[in-house]
Amino acid sequence: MTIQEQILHSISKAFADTFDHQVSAEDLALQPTRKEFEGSYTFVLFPFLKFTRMKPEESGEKIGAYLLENCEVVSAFNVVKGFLNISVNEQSWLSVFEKLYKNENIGQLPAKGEKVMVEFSSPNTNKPLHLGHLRNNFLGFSVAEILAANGYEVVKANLVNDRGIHICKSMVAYQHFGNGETPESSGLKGDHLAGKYYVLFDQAYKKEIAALMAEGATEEEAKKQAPLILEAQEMLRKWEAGDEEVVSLWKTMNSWVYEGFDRSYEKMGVSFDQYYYESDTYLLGKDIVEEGLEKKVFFKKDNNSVWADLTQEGLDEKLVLRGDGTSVYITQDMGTADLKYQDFNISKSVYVVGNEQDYHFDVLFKIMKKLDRPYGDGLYHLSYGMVDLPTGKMKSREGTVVDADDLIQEMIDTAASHTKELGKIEGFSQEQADQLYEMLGLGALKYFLLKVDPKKRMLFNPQESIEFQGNTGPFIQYSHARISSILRKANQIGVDYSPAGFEGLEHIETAEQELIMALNGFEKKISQAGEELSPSIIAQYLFDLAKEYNRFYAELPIFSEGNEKVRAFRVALSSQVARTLKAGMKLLGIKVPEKM
RNA sequence: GGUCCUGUAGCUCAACUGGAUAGAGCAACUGCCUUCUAAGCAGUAGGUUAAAGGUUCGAGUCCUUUCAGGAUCACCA
Repeated sequence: MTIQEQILHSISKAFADTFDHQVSAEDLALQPTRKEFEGSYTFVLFPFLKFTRMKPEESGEKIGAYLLENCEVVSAFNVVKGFLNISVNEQSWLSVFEKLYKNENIGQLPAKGEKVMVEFSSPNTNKPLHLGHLRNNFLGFSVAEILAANGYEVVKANLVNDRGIHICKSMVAYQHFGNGETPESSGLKGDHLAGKYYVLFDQAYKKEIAALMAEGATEEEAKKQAPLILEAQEMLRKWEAGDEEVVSLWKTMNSWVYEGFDRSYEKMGVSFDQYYYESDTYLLGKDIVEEGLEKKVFFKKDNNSVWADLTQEGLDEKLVLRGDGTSVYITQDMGTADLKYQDFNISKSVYVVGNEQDYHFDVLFKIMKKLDRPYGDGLYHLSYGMVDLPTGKMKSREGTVVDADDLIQEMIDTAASHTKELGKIEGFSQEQADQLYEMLGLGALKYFLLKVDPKKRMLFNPQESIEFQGNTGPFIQYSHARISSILRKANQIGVDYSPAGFEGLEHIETAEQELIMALNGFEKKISQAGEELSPSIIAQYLFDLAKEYNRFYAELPIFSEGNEKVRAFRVALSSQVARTLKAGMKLLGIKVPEKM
């Protein structure tokens, strides 16, 4: 039983014994005592006054006295208004620490025996990744790590949008303007090469529109009649018909793009267990339309188009198959949902997709539930807000995007110059230094994007946004490096900081007790982050822990401490903080250095 | 217009899911390196939680309305 559970059980008994009121410990809750008051945990009395039939102060005194008498972990209490503040004795904190310290699998909750899929990244193959994709990728990767820590077996999936009109646009432009250019001949990364032609297409297309409008066409007409768009549409038809020349170009250009993506993913530190390609899945789902018709979940209109009626669920009617029998986006998504289930027998499925598709997923999930899919209740759209620039929204076609590769390199460069400025790389080989810069630059970037609640949109100012001080990745990395340095010294001078080294310790300081409390909260934060699919909970926790540690570090001596047990304990405490920081940062996909 | 999301210090974000005097970081100002890494620590200042009502012992949190920003509502993907 944890300390909190012990206290709650005693409170439950106190209600029964002194007030003749039955309330189970599970229905009671403690909160951490605010800093300005004495105590570790606080019990709020207000909700129970109707049972105690006493003033809050008196009720608190009664319960407090009972705890002092009957609960061995409680050492003192005080009552302020309706709040019962409870102090826990030092030995109990020490045993909490020892238990944490002996746990080899820090931050790993017991296996749940369930599989969950996290789909993220899901890029289009007509252009390189940008800042928005970074938020998506970091979120998805982190959520997968968090779910794994919660005991799920996790499958990370990438559903690549490798077909469609947008890819044809890049291909058409390449045919016109490419002159046989390749990544090798141009020195461009494959995805950037494809993106170049996507932009070229848009520019040429716009010229055609302008020309047609000068001849008297309306904008709408011009957009439909421009030769380039007709060409792209024709190419899409040929692709679907399996035209050899088109398919060959498509394969070539996509292979360039994949090569480019692989390099980006590697740099970003993300990876996948399963790739799905829309060119394989875009025809799926038609059988589900049939099934839905039979089950009367869908209905047919006069022109043969098939619809889902979701008006009962507060949504509209939604088209699931065109009158000519061809698919729409959601047809394919229904099919893919089944495919994922067949492939992995997953009980949960998380889609990391931007909030512009909230409605789409609302509809999709409601349909799958109406179709009685066994995984229906486990479908979850992890919707995240867009990343805006000071200049407004990013638009790939117009080239007003922050490119992912560029941004990462910029971060690493900034980390390098900052580190050199601080003169912190004495004794580093060039390779070690480069590794450190990468760790810090990526750490800063990932932390910046993950510390915010996913559903909030965020502003990214390239000049100002990423800091290395305060609530940042490097601050936490720094805290870890600091502790590593202490551990190196402890090992060097032979401090025994195993549990035996501080056995029988009699007293701990407030700063130490608070650190133990913070360490003790890690698992709860992991399960909370898992339930809410929110890495920001972990980020916030790590910052608080690092901050708490740095306070301890400044206040209390370690190696100049005369008492051997106290010294061993402080090293052990430091070591446990380092392990926790490292494990927590791993959940964010961020590495921590031994030195910086 | 319908639906959904967001609104907290100058800026970026918290607030343990309804609890105490709303907390951190950045920016500003003051201190602290001869001692374990100053990418740190301590402190000062900064607030009508967009606005107004309501619910109750108690509201940033729940309800209603209004305002502001964003997204979405195609036989597009």
